[in-house]
Amino acid sequence: MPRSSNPSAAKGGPVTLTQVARRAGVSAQTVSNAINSPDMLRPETLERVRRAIDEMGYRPSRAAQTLRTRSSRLIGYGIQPALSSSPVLDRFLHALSQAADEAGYRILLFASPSGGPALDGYEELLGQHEVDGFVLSGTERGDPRQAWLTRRGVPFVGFGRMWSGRQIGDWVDVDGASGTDAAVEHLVAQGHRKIAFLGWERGVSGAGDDRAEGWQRAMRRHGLSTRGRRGQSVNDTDAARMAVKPLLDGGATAVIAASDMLALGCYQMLRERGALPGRDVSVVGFDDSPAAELLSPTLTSLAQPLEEVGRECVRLLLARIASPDAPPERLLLEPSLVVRDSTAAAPHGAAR
Amino acid sequence: MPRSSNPSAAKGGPVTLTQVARRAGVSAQTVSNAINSPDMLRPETLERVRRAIDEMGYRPSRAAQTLRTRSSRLIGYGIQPALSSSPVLDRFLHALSQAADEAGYRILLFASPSGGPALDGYEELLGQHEVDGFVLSGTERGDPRQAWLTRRGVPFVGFGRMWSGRQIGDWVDVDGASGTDAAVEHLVAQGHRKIAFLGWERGVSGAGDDRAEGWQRAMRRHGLSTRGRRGQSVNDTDAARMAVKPLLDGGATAVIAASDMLALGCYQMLRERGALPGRDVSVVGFDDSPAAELLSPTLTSLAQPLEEVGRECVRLLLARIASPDAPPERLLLEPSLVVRDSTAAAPHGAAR
DNA sequence: TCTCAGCATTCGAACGTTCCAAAGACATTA
DNA sequence: TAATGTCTTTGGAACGTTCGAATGCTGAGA
Repeated sequence: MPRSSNPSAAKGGPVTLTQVARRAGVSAQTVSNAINSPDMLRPETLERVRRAIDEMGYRPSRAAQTLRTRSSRLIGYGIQPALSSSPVLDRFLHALSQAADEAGYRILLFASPSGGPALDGYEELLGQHEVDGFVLSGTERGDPRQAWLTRRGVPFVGFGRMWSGRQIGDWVDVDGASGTDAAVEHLVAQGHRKIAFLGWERGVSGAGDDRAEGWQRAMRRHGLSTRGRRGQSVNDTDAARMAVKPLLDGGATAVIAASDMLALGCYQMLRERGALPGRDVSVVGFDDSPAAELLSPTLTSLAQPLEEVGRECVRLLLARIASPDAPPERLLLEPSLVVRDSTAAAPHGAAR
Repeated sequence: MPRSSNPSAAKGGPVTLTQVARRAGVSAQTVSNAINSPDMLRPETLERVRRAIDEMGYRPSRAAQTLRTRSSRLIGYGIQPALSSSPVLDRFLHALSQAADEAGYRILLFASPSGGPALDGYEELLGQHEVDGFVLSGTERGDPRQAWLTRRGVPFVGFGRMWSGRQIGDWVDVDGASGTDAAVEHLVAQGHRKIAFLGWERGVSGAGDDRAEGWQRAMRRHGLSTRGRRGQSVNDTDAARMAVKPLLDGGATAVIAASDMLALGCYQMLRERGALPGRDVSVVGFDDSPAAELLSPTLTSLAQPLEEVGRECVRLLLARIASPDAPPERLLLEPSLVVRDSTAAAPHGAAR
């Protein structure tokens, strides 16, 4: 298959280092230096070279740079099959991309074929130092990718700690427990005492257990009972609707949900009973998905600091690339409580 | 900054073509041919080379290939600031990535800095044939990127037609009108006649007007009046709630919404009136977002064929790269109606 | 026997950059 | 004057691949 024609500015193909050098009356190496270590040049020469670069619209060829330096300045990101499709992922991806950009790196997508991450693909992707490192997300349980990357000596950073087994490598994660803890604080300050938690089934999701844990410890700290106040459901509004019923029957005046989706189920059950979120029962979600702001009443939710996560992932990865043998670094970032209309003072009679 | 150490299999750096050649007892060129045009080799030689490749775990260096062939086999994708954050985007991205993968291409993310797409970035990105082409999405109104790419002779394909001005370049889009038309057909078949449409304000979104248009033409075809049956709202459940009120007051037995978010607003208003979606009033959404399946009752919605869109984007782009001067190709794909519990036969008294 | 064609393979160069070692310019010192 | 050192610039090679042309080999036709 014939492939040609890559007009860059006008004609004759892309401008090269050598052409710029000729124009500026210096050697190619000097032009290279002008770009990579400007203080090596005499100011006068530097100026001349810079002008030539501008005039000719020169941009270095990434391919040649990669070939020579053995660094592609590319970061691989294993995009998941849209199964979990949390509203979090695309915001994270944007943040990640932006952070990488600022460091002069780019994100190379890598779709694991649906049906679990197949390693053959990674094999191929990394075949010949195509990316400098990897960002993994959604590394819930004994992810084979981590071990594989470690074995190959490929730098990587995970978004999400591993919940079981030995921790390997660097990661950045959001402290879910701290988030639900803060939610309890917020509710207690408004006079709530019977605060329920609506989460996923125990042991299914590390992040889910973590969020439950924060609620529990905060309740204990305030001397509040958690007995009969923990509901379990799959991530489905309908299941959540049913799961929240006994909690309300038990007199809960506030519900902290492990996701906005669960909170939505909670809304539905409240509506059915003619109760209004916020006024009658306070509700807190998790993730601050776009829907949170659009529901009525608007939903108080815990926002993950995705921009920061993205930035830190890039920072840790670059640090790892720079010094492969440094001790692993792990970061736990705080979610922030975005207070909206679904939380308010406890109804008067209920405080006790 | 010193950068080194890229252990591939074991030690001594990546395996090269030349090393494989030595092992197989042939020239480097022959190994290259074994990979790129196998039928040029004598079967016996081919076998020998292949074995050597496998044994040594050889993978060609993309950088060197790119440098030599002037093709990076990379496709740029301009990821949007998470403003609109339609639930569609990350599914599309996954489909796109997968389709590219199958064609031996990869997706390179490019985050436009928040606050509109800045072209300087593209300038830099394309600086030296870093990507072979571009996929643009969300090209609503006179997007400067299109003109820019055209001027530079960079192949690109849009996901989404341009709604105003002259059409340029290739694009793939989903036929929203056809979708809402099909929704009307579905509802009419179930005995509905007073079918309302809940959309965005006129002229704000091309896609929105398109969806309204399909409803209108199908209604006309069936001799049904659209007068007073069109509601307008911003994309917010609360606004949608209010906008759907007059439609229901007008006796509508079914509502087609321009997005699942609007449909959700519709659900809320129905609940407030003690009506049940599906049983009392049928509701159809658009986008088949994850939430559609999780609502209760589950929401009938129009699913965009994102996998197909992704595949076609890649196909069109590769065709454009292969022959830059071929006439532009444009594709309109049909959304499919996913029927769930929110649509059912019209209540008895209401028909007519 | 020689030529010619067809096939399989090889040789040398090139893609555009950066690394390394060395050379040139100039001032300082002995 | 020559030796020394510092600062700036240069030449040659190399990164790993593919292109284009050339080579050697085989058998058919004259």
